[in-house]
Amino acid sequence: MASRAGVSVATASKALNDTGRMTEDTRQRVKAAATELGFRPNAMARGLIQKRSFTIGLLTNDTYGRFTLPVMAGISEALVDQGVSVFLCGIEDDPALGRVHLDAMLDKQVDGIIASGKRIDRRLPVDLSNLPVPVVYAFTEGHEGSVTLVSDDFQGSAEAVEHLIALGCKRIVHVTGPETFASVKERTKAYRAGIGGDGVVLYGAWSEHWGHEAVAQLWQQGETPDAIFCGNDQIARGVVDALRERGVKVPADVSVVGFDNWEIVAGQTRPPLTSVDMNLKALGREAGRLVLELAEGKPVEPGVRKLPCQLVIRESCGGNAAVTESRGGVVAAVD
Amino acid sequence: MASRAGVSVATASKALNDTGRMTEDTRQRVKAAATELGFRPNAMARGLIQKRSFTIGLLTNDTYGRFTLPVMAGISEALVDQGVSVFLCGIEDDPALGRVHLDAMLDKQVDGIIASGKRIDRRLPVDLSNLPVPVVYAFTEGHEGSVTLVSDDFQGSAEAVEHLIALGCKRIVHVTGPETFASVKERTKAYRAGIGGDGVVLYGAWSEHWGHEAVAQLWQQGETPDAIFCGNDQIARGVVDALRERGVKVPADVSVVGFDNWEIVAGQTRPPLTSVDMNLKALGREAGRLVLELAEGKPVEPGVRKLPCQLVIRESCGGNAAVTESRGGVVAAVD
DNA sequence: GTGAAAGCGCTAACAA
DNA sequence: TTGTTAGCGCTTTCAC
Repeated sequence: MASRAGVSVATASKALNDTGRMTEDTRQRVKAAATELGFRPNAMARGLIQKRSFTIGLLTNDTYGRFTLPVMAGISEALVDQGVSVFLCGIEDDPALGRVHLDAMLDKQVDGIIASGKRIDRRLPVDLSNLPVPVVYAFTEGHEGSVTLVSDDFQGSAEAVEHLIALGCKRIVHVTGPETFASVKERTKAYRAGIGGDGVVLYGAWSEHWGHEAVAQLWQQGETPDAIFCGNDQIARGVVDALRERGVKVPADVSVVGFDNWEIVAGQTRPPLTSVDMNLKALGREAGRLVLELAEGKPVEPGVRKLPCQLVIRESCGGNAAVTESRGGVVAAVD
Repeated sequence: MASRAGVSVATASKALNDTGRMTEDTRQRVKAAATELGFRPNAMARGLIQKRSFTIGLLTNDTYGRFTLPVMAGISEALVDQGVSVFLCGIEDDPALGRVHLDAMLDKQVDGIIASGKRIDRRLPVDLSNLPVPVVYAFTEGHEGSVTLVSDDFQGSAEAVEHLIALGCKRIVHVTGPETFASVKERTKAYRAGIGGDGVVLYGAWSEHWGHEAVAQLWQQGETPDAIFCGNDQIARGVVDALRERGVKVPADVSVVGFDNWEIVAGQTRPPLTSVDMNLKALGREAGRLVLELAEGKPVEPGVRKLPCQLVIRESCGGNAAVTESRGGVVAAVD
């Protein structure tokens, strides 16, 4: 391609990369020739010299993609302008598969790796410490001294509870997932801090079924609450459905808040669920940004960073409908 | 690393790649030295010569990932043993973004591209004809003369209807999505062929809400069916919920079949939904296999290939529970 | 301001 | 059987 503009390859390279010095005229001539010929530099050749592949790997065991996909979208969004592409590697919980994918990425000289998972207190089944490239953990537990990004479960839950209290709810209960999850502990802590007491906490599975069951238990004991803060949207959906079947009105009689803001669940519940969004896309963007900084040798403070959650208001809590709509709209636009 | 084994780099290369000829002893010595040093060849350098990057790109506008993720899992599964990694590029419906991602992948010398989407009768917002690398379309419309993989909507729907008929259902209606979708037309055709008549077909949105609404319409008109074949699982879930609220038993009074076998919906419905699985993972495997064959210069017959769907039996149609369980189990194990 | 030459880490053809 | 040489497509000194 160089000859087309009547210059050497060296000059062409400099012209296209806006480096070196030459007359502006030459530079433009080369660029013109390049576009005309549809010339695009070979990233492998370039990478071989620069020791940069403009490639990063996303390793995840969240095959179902509920958490990883938004994270991936954020990463991609943050990196695509820099010309960085992302390898997605689903490794289930298989150490051997993890090794294979990791090796494949390392061979390809990825500039960095982002590890992601489905819960923040479990590690991927593959050791990512002491790799020749930087690693950032997003929504999964990292190794000693690593850079880790998680959502702020406490803050998100606190907002949910505050919202219910502001709406005038007096007897708020918390129906959540298995007690072994760190996020469950954190959300429960925020719930208790919010209501200023022990409250009522029901632990169970992360399922609609458990939401139903929990409502049955509550109503059987006669301890009917006026608000139920749920550990995730599936539980919340089960709760809302169970309440409707009992003739209890949501939100008139009981307000319900979910967690995750999983559109397919929160949006399809009747009424649509007010829910805590973990802003995973933003978390992904941050992960992308950080891994790139590390790849470029910039210093990044290690440690766990908690990124804020955001309460997305729909119709399951009542309150001012106008505010409801506009806030929901804004939130949607933000992300 | 070569010197460690006391041989030239050329010999080392041949030893590790099992090419060239040398004493078995030398080969083993080199391999031993390689493992000992943890040596791994630089894929960029290798790719530069071989003009193969062992990398392929997956371009999709299915941000939500409902269709793309299983396809991606299949692709990855088919290619990881060959050392091929996959770039995932979500391009929404933005042509500019599509272009950016495409160029980035082309620069990186991907060996091929798989295009995927959320419906089979729409194209991605980016032109993939006349690329310097092979393209395979999976679950999205391809260009003239391309290799395209879709699921066999007709066959899948036919199986669903046959199943209902075998169960003794006489008045089967079809509640489905917007008439403009090719898959809706195809599924409707199979429904009509199956019942041997025009039947009752209700078109609407792909939502739970429409499922509810459709049941209201049917029961209002007094044309109560004994089976409802739904265009997707969300509609089916709406249908099942609406029936329960009317006191109509599923499957005792009415059998319901969904489509997509989207675990999160089909599995959580009460009772769990019998549904048509499009085998997207298998479709992804096939796409991966084909794009690799094309990349290696092997001939692949162009045209649209329809891959079979599979009926996954749960509890929404009644029938033999034992068979139900075992078939459901087998199906789950297969994929 | 521009170009010639070296070299990134590997593989392939050819000598030895 | 092994090693030497050339070169993949680019960037980067360093002469000119």
